[in-house]
Amino acid sequence: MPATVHRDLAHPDVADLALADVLFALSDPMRLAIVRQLACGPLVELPCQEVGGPAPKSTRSHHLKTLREAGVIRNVPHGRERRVSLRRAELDSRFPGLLDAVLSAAP
Amino acid sequence: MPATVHRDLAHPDVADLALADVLFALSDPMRLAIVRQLACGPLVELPCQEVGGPAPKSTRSHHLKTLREAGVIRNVPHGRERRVSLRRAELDSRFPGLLDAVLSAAP
DNA sequence: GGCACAGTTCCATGATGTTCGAACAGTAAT
DNA sequence: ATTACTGTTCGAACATCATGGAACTGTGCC
Repeated sequence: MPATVHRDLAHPDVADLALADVLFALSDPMRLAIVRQLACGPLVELPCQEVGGPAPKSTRSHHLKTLREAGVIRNVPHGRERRVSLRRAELDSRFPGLLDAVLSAAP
Repeated sequence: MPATVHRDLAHPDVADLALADVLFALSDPMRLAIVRQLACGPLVELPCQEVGGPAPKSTRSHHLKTLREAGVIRNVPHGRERRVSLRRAELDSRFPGLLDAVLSAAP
């Protein structure tokens, strides 16, 4: 598989999300920070560059991949960049209260 | 440090619990199964033998250690064995709704 | 005391995750 | 077309985790 930036990346269906995978995706400080950032208000869409703080882009991309494959975030092409957003409604329907509990936890 | 079975094992204080550590502890199928088992009713206390299904005791002990150090479970000496239980109230006070969300998730 | 039992710790092995530079591929501008 | 920009993928070094057998220790029973 070539390194195509703008291929439609695989996003798991809501019904296929595994709790353990979601919990693992959220169990990393940087990924947790990304999720919190995307949860700051409704419909937050950010380019990959602007999430996760200062880190090499390959590292950031790796964490975004982990979150995406667990079903936590969406990552869609948008012009020359990619926009990342929380799959909040879908996550809430599959694991009610989980995201709220994680987000409302004291840092 | 010798392998003393009945030393008082270290249990982190509630205020020191880290969300990422708790989420990681819960992100493993076997550990999740243990937590679910301990959550079947109030005040469930079980010997280590009886949690986590069929697995070598060293493997079971490893997972119990992970859960204990994250602050998810308690592990106290009791006669010749050890009793394991959920730190439910403490967990609820530190991360409200988290355990409920995890436990109510469809398997 | 001696023995069986429960469970932790040690150790080694393999699997998985993290990090980051380098190469690569769309996109959009000049 | 060439160039700059964004972000993914590859590859490799390193770290961490999972698994399970063996050794060991506290406890209770004989």
